[in-house]
Amino acid sequence: MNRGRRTPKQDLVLATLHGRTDHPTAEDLYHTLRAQGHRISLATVYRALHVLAQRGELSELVGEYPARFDPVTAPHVHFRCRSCGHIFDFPTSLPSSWASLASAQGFKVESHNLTVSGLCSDCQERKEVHHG
Amino acid sequence: MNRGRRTPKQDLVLATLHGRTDHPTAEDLYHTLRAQGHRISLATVYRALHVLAQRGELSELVGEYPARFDPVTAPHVHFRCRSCGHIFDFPTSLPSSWASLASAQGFKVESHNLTVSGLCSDCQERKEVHHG
DNA sequence: CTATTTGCAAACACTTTGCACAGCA
DNA sequence: TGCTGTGCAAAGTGTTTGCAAATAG
Repeated sequence: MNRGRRTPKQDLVLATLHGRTDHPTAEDLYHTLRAQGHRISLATVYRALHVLAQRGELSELVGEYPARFDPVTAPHVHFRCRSCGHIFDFPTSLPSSWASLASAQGFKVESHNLTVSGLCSDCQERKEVHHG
Repeated sequence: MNRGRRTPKQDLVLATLHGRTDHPTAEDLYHTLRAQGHRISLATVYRALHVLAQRGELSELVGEYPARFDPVTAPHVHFRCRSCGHIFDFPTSLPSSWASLASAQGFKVESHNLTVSGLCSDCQERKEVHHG
């Protein structure tokens, strides 16, 4: 699989993701790049995202469809607001009690994904207006 | 939306799911039903699953693609084995500390999804044979 | 009877892939 | 020059939908 070469398009995709906290989809990134005047195809964005994720230079939010991407590779928790749809980072880790609980039942824990959902503070104030 | 009528096909789908701990997909259930000689379409299985989930008579595992369904509606944690692909139930709930941590940051927590992954005990013994 | 559900096939959204060409070492 | 990356369009996967026929109350 493609692991060796660092290509200009991969750099472009990674640079576009960096600094974003909105967990964009492949299409979001594609539109951003096109809007900036870059000539790139959606397929290349997808391919770049996979290679970069495999190299650990970005992370893919598991369990999101469409897939969403995050420049933050350190494990953290996500909070999805059911009203506005935003996904917020939540800089905490899974309590170690989970790992020991799991191993007590014979499971070897390697990773975890925790997504909490509810209402973000803005939407609580807005009295749960639905997003379009 | 369809909420009122309890149809024979809905009963059939629900009955087929009950007692299963393997978190089947819509297609799994469809094949099971067809193998049992029932005349039902995949579309009807999907529609039944949605109606039943909405009524709280089953739960849909969030963040699984393809979607997986669970007769257990009480909140619990899932463990996905990366080797054999099985999803195990893990009868615990999220520590309440999460809820308070979230509210401290202005989030109102309504639900959560925690999927832990790694190796189940069988696959640890099998020295990580890959599944097909 | 009348509203609802069902099956079918087509549409759908997102993602991956085959292939010819372009581009980098 | 030789291999890899890229764009395009087509194929693929899982899910939803439009519509006519079947069925329940």
